[in-house]
Amino acid sequence: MTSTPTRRWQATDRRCREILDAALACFLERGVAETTVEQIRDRSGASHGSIYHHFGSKEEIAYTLFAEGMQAYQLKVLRALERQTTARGCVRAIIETHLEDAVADRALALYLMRMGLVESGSRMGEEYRILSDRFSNEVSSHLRPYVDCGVLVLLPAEFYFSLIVGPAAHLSRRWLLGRWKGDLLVAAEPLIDAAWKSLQPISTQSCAT
Amino acid sequence: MTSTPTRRWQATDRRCREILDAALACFLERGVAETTVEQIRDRSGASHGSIYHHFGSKEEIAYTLFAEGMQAYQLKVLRALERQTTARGCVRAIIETHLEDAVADRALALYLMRMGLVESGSRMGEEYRILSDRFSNEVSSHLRPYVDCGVLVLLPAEFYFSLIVGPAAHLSRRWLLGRWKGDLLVAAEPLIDAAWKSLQPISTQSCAT
Amino acid sequence: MTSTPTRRWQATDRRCREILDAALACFLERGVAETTVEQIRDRSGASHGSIYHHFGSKEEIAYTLFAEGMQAYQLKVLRALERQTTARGCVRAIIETHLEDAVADRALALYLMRMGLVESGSRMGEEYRILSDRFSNEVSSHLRPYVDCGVLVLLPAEFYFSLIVGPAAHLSRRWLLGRWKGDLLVAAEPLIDAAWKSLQPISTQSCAT
Amino acid sequence: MTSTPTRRWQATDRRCREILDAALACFLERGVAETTVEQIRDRSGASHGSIYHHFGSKEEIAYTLFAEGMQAYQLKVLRALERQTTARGCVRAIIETHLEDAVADRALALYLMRMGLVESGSRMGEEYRILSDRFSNEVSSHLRPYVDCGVLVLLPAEFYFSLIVGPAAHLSRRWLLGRWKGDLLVAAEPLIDAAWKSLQPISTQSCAT
DNA sequence: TATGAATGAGTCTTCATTCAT
DNA sequence: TATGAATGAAGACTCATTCAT
Repeated sequence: MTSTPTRRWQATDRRCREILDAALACFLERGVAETTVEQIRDRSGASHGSIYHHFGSKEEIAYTLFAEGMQAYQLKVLRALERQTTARGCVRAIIETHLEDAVADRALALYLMRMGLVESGSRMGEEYRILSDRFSNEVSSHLRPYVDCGVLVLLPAEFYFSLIVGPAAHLSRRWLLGRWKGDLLVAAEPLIDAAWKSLQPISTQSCAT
Repeated sequence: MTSTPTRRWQATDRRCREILDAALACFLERGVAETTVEQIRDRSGASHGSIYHHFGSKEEIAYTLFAEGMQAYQLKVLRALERQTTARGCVRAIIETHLEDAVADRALALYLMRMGLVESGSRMGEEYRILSDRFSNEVSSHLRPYVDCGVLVLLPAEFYFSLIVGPAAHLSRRWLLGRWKGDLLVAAEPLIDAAWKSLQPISTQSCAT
Repeated sequence: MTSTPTRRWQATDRRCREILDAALACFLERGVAETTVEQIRDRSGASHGSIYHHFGSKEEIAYTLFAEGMQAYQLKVLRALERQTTARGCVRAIIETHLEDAVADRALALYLMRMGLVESGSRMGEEYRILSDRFSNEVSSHLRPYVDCGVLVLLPAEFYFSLIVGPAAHLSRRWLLGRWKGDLLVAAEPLIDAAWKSLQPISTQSCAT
Repeated sequence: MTSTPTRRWQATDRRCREILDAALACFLERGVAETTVEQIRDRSGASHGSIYHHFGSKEEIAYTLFAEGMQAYQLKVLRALERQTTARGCVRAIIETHLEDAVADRALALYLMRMGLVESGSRMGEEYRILSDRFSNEVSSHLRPYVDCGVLVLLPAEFYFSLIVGPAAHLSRRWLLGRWKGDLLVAAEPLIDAAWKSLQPISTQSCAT
């Protein structure tokens, strides 16, 4: 879809996959900067030089992992959105996909969550900005029809995604960090319900402030 | 309130403040691990040895910055909550404080947001867990009366904070990263309104899924 | 003539030549130690393994290049000397050949000049010592008759070559390094003339020191 | 006189000198590229980090050694030339200084000889070009009066230095490399005599070629 | 012969930390 | 308290060389 650093390694496959998996595990345990290439080597079984043969640097591994994962996540959300025909279906698609994604590959989800906050000056930050902007636009275009016909409240475009995914992201963040031990998939319904209510055009505000 | 690493430096004041400020700026530009003590030295004007006199290590600086900032944030939220007498007032207090805090010290808010995701095994992660758990409980206890009397929807306790602060956190996160250029304080009203609606006990669900 | 590392590669020809040429270019740009086999590979088009098939190591390439070039140079000088029947002819032969050699293959001449200074402990240094000693002797034996009959000044044997080729070598060294932009072949006459004068038996010294 | 990288280390003195001396010894034994910082460390007694505290890199050490030595050499030649009042005195000054310099610090002379041939693209090559050009001009200006009044043969300016120092350089190069075991200082007289003869305006050419 | 993925020893360099002044 | 030279452990990365295909 874009520059897709993905392609580079899919050719030599096996080894690259082993290195990426080992790296992900290390990165989560210690953080990228604190992880040494030697640790990745020990965990992956690949030799020192082999790692550098496939990826030019530790940063490249971190970057590949991020770009690959982020693209997969966004693709899942967009695919799910495409199958929807109602506003509530869209809300459900976004929230469910977000939660399912966290549960399906907790390690990767945790990694993506952390890397999404890196310095915007870095290569990863830059890549994220690009992916993120395009993603936002595509999500917006799925919701706009419902706003136009009055089914959803009218707000600045940037608010929709925050309102829908914000609570789910907050909860899954606590889950990923091990601070909430509940069942994320069970949480889907109340989160969908809440998000849906928050998007209603008729203010239900019943007491002034 | 707790172990308060705060006290250590407030005595020698000036120098410590300069070091902390310089460190914060460096940490945001490059990340903690990528920041060298020399960079903090250059930026703060303090000598190499002086830094080690006040803080035993680079990690200690990072930790002090985090604990100090996180405590201040939570204190602000709790103080604001204490002044409230209505459910909506509580929702407003949480959201407004969150947004105001980001705007008031963008650098610190960015730093806290990032450090809130560090490995739970680290000292900072552990401290955060403790602060976080206590904070959650205190916030919950402020909202419980309104749930009990039916003003707010009944949900598992952990959901309330995610529902209220989730969208605001998501939007301010985009703002802090420079990905959304709008006015965060102006965003307060729609966010409060949406959060309030999402907490209504009567389901406004109007179309099935 | 001696161990002649030359023969090894002249069999497989083409590929070897490409590798040697590419290596020479790299060595001149960066120096032998700073040149990587990969750079030679890229430049020659040969594969990594192919290079090691033909030459056992990077050093072997450097050595082959040196021995091959040095032998060719000395052979040219000796052949030219053999054709001479006068003292001045010998002087001319040595100087002209030296200059022509530099002009004919500037890259190789530059390489030989540099490698002629390597540590005497190295293989190349040792090879050079052997080639050099034999060469000196052969040159001396060509000039001795003219010294014996009084046409040339009587000096310790080692001085003749330095007196004849020294100025030409100094000038061509500057030319090879790009520090003198003149025409090296045009410089032959004044250099021959000067060398010839310096070898005259009757001191032309006209003022005391 | 120029940028003089010299000044940097003369402050901290002792340690720097030890490092430079150790490095010079290593560089001569193995070459700059083949010398490891660890070898310099072992030989100098300085710690690994201390070396990098004073010189930012191995290259910087090599460069400092070169610039310092080359400037000292040129200064000696120019000082000697300034004391001369005759053409032959100038010839003697150049040759004697050259030979004395080699004998006085054989290691440094060997190093300068080698480094004078490095790639012109390198920092050292560039520095050498600058030093060298200025030196050539100053030497030329000392000789010009004697050419103008007919005491010395008229030649393109670039030739004088090559004619005078060429033979001495060639012989001292053989001596430095251990290929000639004679006494370099004793060789001064015949070399001066020969150079002087080669510069005579009246051609002593007695037989055609 | 040719290829290029894999190897792993070896290097430069960085940087947190110490300590004498 | 302040300073900054010195330390040395540790890490990223390179690269000559090998070897299965």
